[in-house]
This record gives sequence, structure tokens and C-alpha cells, in this order.
Amino acid sequence: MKHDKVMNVAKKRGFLWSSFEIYAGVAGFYDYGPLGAILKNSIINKWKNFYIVKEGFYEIESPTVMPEEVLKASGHVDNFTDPMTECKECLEVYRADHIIEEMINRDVEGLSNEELTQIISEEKILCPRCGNHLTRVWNYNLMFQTLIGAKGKKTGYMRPETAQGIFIPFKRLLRFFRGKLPFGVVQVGKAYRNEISPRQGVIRLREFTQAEAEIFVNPEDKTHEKFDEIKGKMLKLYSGEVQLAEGEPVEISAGDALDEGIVSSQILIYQLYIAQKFLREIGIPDEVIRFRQHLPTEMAHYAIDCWDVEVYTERYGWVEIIGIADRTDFDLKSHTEHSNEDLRVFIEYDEPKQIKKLAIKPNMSKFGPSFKGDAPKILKVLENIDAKGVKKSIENDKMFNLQIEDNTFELLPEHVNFVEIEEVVRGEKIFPHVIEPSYGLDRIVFSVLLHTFTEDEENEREYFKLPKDIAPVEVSVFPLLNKEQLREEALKIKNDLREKGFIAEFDASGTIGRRYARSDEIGVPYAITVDHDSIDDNKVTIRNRDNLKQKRILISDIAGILDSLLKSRLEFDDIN
RNA sequence: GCGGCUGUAGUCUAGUCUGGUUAGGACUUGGGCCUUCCAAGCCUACGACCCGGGUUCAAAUCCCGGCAGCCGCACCA
Repeated sequence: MKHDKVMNVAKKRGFLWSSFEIYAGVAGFYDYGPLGAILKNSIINKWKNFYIVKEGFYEIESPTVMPEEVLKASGHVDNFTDPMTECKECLEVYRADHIIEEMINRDVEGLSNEELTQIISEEKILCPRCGNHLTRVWNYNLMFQTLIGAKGKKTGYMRPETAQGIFIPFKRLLRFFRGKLPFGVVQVGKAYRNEISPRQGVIRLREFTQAEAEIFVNPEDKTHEKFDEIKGKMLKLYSGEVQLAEGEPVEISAGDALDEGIVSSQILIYQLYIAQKFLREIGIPDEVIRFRQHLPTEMAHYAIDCWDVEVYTERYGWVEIIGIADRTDFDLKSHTEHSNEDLRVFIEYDEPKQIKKLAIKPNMSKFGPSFKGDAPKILKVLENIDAKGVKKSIENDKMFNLQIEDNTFELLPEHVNFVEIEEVVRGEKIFPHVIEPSYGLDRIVFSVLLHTFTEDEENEREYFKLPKDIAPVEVSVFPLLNKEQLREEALKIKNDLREKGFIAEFDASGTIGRRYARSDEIGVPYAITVDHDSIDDNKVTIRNRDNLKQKRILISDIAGILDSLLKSRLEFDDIN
């Protein structure tokens, strides 16, 4: 199986291996080895080039440990959890809500664990497998819990996503961007989920790296300034509708996808497009990716449209590597409610609006003595109440009953006057919507390894055909034969290249063929070979990994040519 | 978390059933010889019984527990 070959080479040559190996390992944790760490960094750098440089977003970094309040507001403390129950006899574990819904066909969403436990015993729900009793319901939360501080009074969690770290300082970010939408903020970092039983290698980790962008937009304007440039680009879309009809994904242009209402907005399609472009540039070809829309049933309650970028893998089938969602205003709204900070944005109208409206003007000389201590509270409610309704009631019934929490206050004609006021409204405060491309970097690194792995039968070699700008080692330097004179010249060249900033490796072990094979295997795009002629003519051979072609170039030109090759300013065949 | 299968150098594997010499081989890797461009050959070195307990004079081998991997079930904001 190709999968096993890739993982074996990755382990052998220092890309990836499971963590804590000498203590037998722990499922869901992986190390990046010497080459893997460089590769991952190169991919991250390219990602930053896409999102920070080209899109103009800015990066922030926030803590991986978060206090409970944040994750309470985001819904993770309550919702990132599953009610579980276990059979007392056979120890089979079930989702408590699922088993109830299945057995007695009753919707139990939102019920507490106690209520679920009660239903299980009242309805005599037994283990479907062996017919024995089930335990009381408990919550399994997928977050790693910890305690903050020496006394351990404050509960904290390892963050389950980097996104929350961007929503929390929204007010400061908004100010940084001088109050104007749209703007984007990115964060690259670790996130943690204590999966019940992760068993898909690097596909399901308990500690993993996310690269997320949160793009804050005006809900009324989800257009994109560059949409015209990309509307002709083709995407392979697997819409919810097609999935339900059990059809096949369709190739469609960005423009048509929008016109036909398959994708909900320009900005969302634009994000799909740059995701595809990014994947292509790191060596994952279009043929193995598709965009799959979330079905209404699987969509998170806060999203109105969500597309997964999936890559085909031999072992796991289609795997989500990027999620691109329209998260709407869910998070900012929720944090506003929980924190009492106003996380809205003021949107100025093109033209100020003249608005005539009815306002309630309290008659304080009567108002104060009547309501005494409750007066301030009542005044506050009256500011935002529908004045017309109040006026109508007062005119017709000579009174208006105002409900505040559990109390009813009787508003009489003497308490209030009504005035027509005219005011200029320059804009309004709104919650921005959030478009979120979220990259699972570990899955992406794995996909890159999987899809760049090349079995070249003609030349009897297997190697990672990594794009040259993300290859961990940029150039290998060899003496043709392991002779003192050639060794010395090769070492000199290697050191010179390192001095000039290239990641260069020297190898004199075995035969020249063996050295090329080792170099190819880890995806080094170019190799320099010093032979006897080099001593006389100051020229060396440069070899192209992908087609084994060779050229002779001056030693003094190596760095310049290499730089041009790596940056794609020069094609190998055009070397003179 | 449950059940089944599996666990010997970096990799692949012999040995395990039927306990018994220094755990054998191949590939890889390091050093050397040879070699004027694609994993050749020769010499040489390094390197392993998943962990813990038990049975036994003696455990890679038998038993128990744990851990990990694979497969199935369950889970997967």
C-alpha cells in the first residue's frame, strides 16, 4: 500500500513519527522530525504569504489556555460535549441522547443528564446489545481541562480552536483596522481535543496545528473586490443538493456557482478558490481535491453555509483538510451577551437619514415620586420601547402596563408626554458576519507527503516530489568519488552555499547513485556533483531531481542559478 | 470505551505451536577498499525479543495485566 510506504519513508527519513515512542506512545500525538519540522514551517510560511501578504490580513497570537468564561460563551463548555451512558454488564458505551431517540423515538435535544437518566430508567431502556441496565448519564467533554493558578480555583481549558482567540480582542482589532469592514485576522497555532479514540494517524490528533483566518464582513455586503478576476476559475463542487440526490461532484466556474445559488456569496467562493490555489502550489493536485458542502443536518447551528475542502486519501477516503464557513454573527453576538462588551461595528450610511419618530418624554415631576427607586430602571426600558404602542394604550385605556422582569408598573397619562422628534441618523451598529477558512495543517502536511510521493519505476526510485519552494533541503552536494580532492571541493561548495542562506547537505557515503537516491527520497530538488574535471575547469554538474537531467555550470554561478531555480525565475532547461 | 487480530534492530523477517547453545538472515545506516554520474561488488562495525508481573532449574516462546498498531462497533463542536 502506498500509504504505508509513505509513512515508512516519513518515519525513516525524519518527517513524522508518533510521539513518546520509547514509552510506547500515546494515541493522537505525533512528532515532526528534522525534515518534517522544516516542511511544516515552509507550508506555514506559504500560507502566511497567501493570507497575510496577498490578502492583507494581519496575524495575532493568543494563549492556548483559556479561562472557562470564554469557552462558556463560545458554547464549547456546554456543546463540545456528548452525553454518554454505559452498559453495566457488557460495558458498551452509547450516546445517551441517540439511544433514547432510537429506542422510543422521542426528541430529547437539550435535556439535562439527569433528565436523560430519568427517561432511561422510566422507559426501561436497556442495552441494545445484551439487554442489561445502563449507567447514569455523564458528559464527555472533548476539551482538556486544567486549573489556572496555584490554588487551582479557576478552571481553564486548552483551546479547541484558535478562532476564539481572535473574537475575544475584537474591539482592539476593530480599532487597529480603524473601524472599517471588511478586515481579516489570522492565527496559526495549536489546538487541542481529547478525542475518545483517535486511530487515524496524523488525521485525528489530540494536539494539532490550525491556521485560521477570521474575515469580518458587513452582512449586507458579501461581495469581493477580486471576484471578477476569479469568476472564470473552475472548482469541483459537491453541493448538499447533489449529495442528497447521490450524484457526483460537478466542475463549475466560480461565476456560475454563484449565479446558480450553489455557494451563498462571492466572498465564500473567493475563499474556496484561494484554498485550491494554495493546495496546488504545495503539491496537492486539483484531481484529488473537491469541495463538499455541509448538509443542513450537519451544519453547525451558527453557520449558514459551510464547505469542506476534502482531499482523497488511499486509506481514509475523502478527508476534510480545510473548512470554509460563514459563521455569521454567532460568536461576536454571544461574546457580547456574556461579556457585556459591545462587539458591534458602526456602519455609516452613504447618506445620513432624516428620521421622524415618536419619542416618550417622561414627566419627571410625577414620574419620580410615583416610581421612586424603580424609576431609573423604567426610564431605561422606555428608551427602547415602541412609543406608538404606549401612546395608543395611554390614549385608549388611560394607562399602560409595563412589564419588567416579575414586576408590573402602571404608566398613567400624567407620567409621560409624547413628542414627534426629527433626528439625523448617520449609520447603525451591526454585528459583522465572519467568514472563516480553517486549515488543519497536520492533515495538509500529510496530504502533501501522500500526494507528492512518486514511484518512478523507470529509474527504480521512490521519492517525495515536493515543490521546490517547500522542499526541506534545497540542494545536495556530492563528490563524484570519495576522493580527498573532490571531497574538499564539495565541502567547500556546501559551506559556501550555507553561508549564502541555502539549506545544503553534503554526502560522500556509498556510490554516487546511492547518494542521488537518498537525496531524491527526501525531495531535494537539485544536486551538485564535483568531479575530476571540476578541479581544472571550475565547473560542476547540477542535476534536476524530477527528470535526472544534468547541466554543467561554473562553481561561481552555483548560488545565483540555484536561487533563480528555487524561485522559479529560471527553468532548468534554460540554464546555459 | 468494547470485541477480534498483531507486536523480534531503522525496515522486512526466521525462531514462538512443542520453553533449553552466543536470537539467525536480508535490506538500510556508519567506517574502509574499489569505482569517472544514478541504490553494483568486497571487508568491517553498530543495531532487536513492546512494557510489567507470574509459572519454571530455564521464557522471545506458556499464563495474567498494561501499552501500542490494524480491523469492526461506538464516538468525531
